[in-house]
Amino acid sequence: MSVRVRMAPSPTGFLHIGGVRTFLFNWLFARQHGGECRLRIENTDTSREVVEAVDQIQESLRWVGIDWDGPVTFQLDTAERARVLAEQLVSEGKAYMDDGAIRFKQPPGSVSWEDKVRGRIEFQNENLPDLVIVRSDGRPTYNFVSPVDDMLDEITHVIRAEDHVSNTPSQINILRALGAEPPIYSHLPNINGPDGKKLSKRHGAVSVDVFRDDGYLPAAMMNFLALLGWSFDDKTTIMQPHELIERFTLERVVQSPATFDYEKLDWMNGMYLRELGEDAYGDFLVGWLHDHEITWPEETVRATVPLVQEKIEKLSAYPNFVRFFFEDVSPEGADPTMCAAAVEALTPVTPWTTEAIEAALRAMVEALGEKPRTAFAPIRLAVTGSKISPGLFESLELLGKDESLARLGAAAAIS
RNA sequence: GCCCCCAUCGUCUAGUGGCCUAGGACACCGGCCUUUCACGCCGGCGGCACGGGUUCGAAUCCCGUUGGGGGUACCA
Repeated sequence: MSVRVRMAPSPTGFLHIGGVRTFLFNWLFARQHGGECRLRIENTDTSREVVEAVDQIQESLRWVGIDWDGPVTFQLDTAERARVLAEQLVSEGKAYMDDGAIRFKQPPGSVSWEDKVRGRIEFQNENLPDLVIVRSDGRPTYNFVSPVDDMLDEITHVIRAEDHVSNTPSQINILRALGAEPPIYSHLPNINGPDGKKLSKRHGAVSVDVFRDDGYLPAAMMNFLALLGWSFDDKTTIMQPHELIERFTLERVVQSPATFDYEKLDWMNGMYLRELGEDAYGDFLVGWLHDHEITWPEETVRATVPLVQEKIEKLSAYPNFVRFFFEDVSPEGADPTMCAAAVEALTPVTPWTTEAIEAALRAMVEALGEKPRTAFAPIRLAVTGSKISPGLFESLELLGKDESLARLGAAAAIS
């Protein structure tokens, strides 16, 4: 029997980063086994549905690089079928009416299953409530439709988050009552925020879209998420999507919860950003700027790539880092004497290349008996408006001779 | 309260009875490189929650304690 898994988000809001991790593990597992990965929207509770969420979820998944097989299905579409099955259970004495609702009657004894990540888990049925499987208004509930869908869709492996552990015994009992064989279950550890508490809105970035907005690369995102609760060995950290697919196993998923480490994500994104080719980096950058409605000329933007690629960890740092190429700066605070000397040293430079600029400036420093560090600081400040910038000589070249001399001249004029 | 799960450096993790004086990565600290920042390189700090067992031998197995998490809805 080939593998078939499902990603089952509820459309109550934007896709949560923890949810993506869960779906990623489903996807990696399916892709590795050459199986199917379905996308099923669990919208049984219509009252909580957010209309845009369905599109948003798909877009977020696609952005990270997770795809699915077949059409997107909706749990609600199986509602009628589920209701009929519930009535069947009533007629068989396996469920009963209660205040207009249908409750599942838990069988005697105990239930257990061999969880692929947590080992054997057992529940005493007497501790399980007779849960409502069809509401008094006729709508079946999640805990009924979900296993029914798994049965109808012939799902072989259910890979979901830890908070479903307590639903599993009931779902197994329901499946058995229906005469179906339960799938193989795997319960993934939860992801916590930096404070050790469950990841939530107040931790800032929890929606996939926020990371996209901040300028993270999908591959970096996927790599980072894969390492939250799973590892390949004791050394490997950076893994491209195809490597993750090759290497992923449920057996190597850990059982303890993980804390989302934003700093490590930043580091990893920097790694991926630096490995990009110049054109690819430019494409990514141009797209990101477009999404953020920053209309700087593309040619110049692409020309800045070699100057910034080693410097920033995520694209959201880009605008402020290179703003001086596109907008005027204030010459405040730059030592006028040094700027005047720079004007003098740079005026005869032809052609205006990084190498020639560096040579002229270094000769100036030597003639002045200054240290490069102290001499270049005011020049950098005058030209870029900041103490921190891309390489000075490259920046001067890109800025152009006229503009560079104008800025240095303006700084020199302040006394 | 009851049910279930979890417990290795600050964080992500390796470790499945001897290979562990517990390895790697992020962060942090120090140094090198250096025009700032960053990258890179070198070095350092830092952990098996606690208590009992089992065993010749325990981070690894068992029990208890403590701590954390999840569930306990006519939510998903």
